Amino acid sequence: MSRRSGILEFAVLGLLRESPMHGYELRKRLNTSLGIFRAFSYGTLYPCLKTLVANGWLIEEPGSAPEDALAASLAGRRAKIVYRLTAEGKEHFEELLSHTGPDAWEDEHFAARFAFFGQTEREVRMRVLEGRRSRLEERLEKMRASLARTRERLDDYTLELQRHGMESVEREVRWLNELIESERAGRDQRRSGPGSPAEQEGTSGEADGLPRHRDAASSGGTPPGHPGPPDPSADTTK
Amino acid sequence: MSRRSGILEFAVLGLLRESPMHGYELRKRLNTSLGIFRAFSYGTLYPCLKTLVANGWLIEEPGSAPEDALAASLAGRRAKIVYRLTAEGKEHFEELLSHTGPDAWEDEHFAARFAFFGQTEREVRMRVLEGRRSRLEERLEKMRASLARTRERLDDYTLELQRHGMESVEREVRWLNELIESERAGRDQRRSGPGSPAEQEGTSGEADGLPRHRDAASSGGTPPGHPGPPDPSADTTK
DNA sequence: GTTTTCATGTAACCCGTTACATGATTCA
DNA sequence: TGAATCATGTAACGGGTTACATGAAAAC
Repeated sequence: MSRRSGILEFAVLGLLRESPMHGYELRKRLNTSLGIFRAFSYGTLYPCLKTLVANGWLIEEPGSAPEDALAASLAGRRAKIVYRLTAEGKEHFEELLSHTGPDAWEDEHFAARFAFFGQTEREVRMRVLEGRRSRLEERLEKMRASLARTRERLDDYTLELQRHGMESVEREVRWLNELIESERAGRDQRRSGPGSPAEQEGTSGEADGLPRHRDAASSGGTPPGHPGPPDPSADTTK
Repeated sequence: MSRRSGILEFAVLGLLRESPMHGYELRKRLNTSLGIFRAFSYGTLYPCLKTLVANGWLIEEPGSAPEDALAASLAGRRAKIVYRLTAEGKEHFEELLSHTGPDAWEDEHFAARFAFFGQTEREVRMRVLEGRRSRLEERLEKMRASLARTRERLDDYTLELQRHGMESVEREVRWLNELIESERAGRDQRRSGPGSPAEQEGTSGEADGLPRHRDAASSGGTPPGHPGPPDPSADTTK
């Protein structure tokens, strides 16, 4: 349950909502723009697209055959297939966007949800952020308890590992706190009455109330060469 | 490749090196002491134990039948099975401990390796830490590049997600730096000549040179109740 | 005395990757 | 013209979880 493939469907719909694309590019975007998800393989992506089409959420369109559009229409030429979101697809995606069930704040789900916050209503954003936070606090509580129980029996390295793990979670909680605060501030600023219209900011919209951080590309370039051994396993695609 | 189950085998051998245990307890330790790995199910653990036995690395011993040891020996009574590391098993584990191949610094592998640093030679520890660090720096480089390429096209939330992701990695790099520094300092302190004997500190040993952090259980107890919705999916076991 | 927790196991299933097959387009 | 990249697909395989079956010990 809580199928990982659900995340894929969601992300695909979300990306296609912005603009039609073919599978190959879709996959790239899945890794870069939404850098979070570790790459899905084509063996997963294409079948997924198929089912989305079968559900009527996407339609396949003949891709731009840039060189000779004529030849393309002749023999069973395999051309680019561009996927476009249908009206039902859009509707479905919007529904997914509004869900706030418990899985919305599981690690990978959460990242996917967050990536599309720009198209999510503020109220939903709040619920997801708060859900995630309480999920993490729960986890922290467990870690603390378990640590308290076993502390003396653990050697220094295990302890250090534990410590670092907890600190990571604490850090994410603080991050969420900032985000939640900003969301709240954003709402307060606008004094939105009960009937205020849902936001309508396109892709380029200024999502309100994000905490202003020092520039996204923080610390400077790589300080040249640690002696660390090179890692040949760089390429994901090949 | 880089099978996740390899991690299991490694961790099992490592835990059993400290003391014999039965499967059930083993699994608990896998989640708590080495809190890192997300739980393996019994469906994975028991078969794994079987193969380890088949390899001659473990032997099954009749568990302590505390109440009536007599009855146990009678009818095919299914008793606790305690697994104990054999000499070959120990040897094998020690060999695994000394490996420093590229997979030693993949996320989950690394955590497992680190968890047993107390039994790892300092030189190997260094190589693993440095390998991990360069792996992460590589990753950072990619993230920076991809971010630079797509920056303007991304909305604020996606950007924020990216930023937070990068910061997490940067944070781990800093952590590794501290650890490496400590390891180095530890070695320097001891002025170990070329022929210095391998360390021989038991489970309780003071692993040298860990950076001293404010107490492991950082920040205070849970500030009572955020309004966040409760999450019924707490229990892993059931 | 019945519910929980401890304890061991297996088989079916789900899901994603790997590896392969195929072909178009671009670049050297 | 041949290599690299773009592009779409599928079948087999691997590996881990879920769900189930079974039963002892402890707690209530």
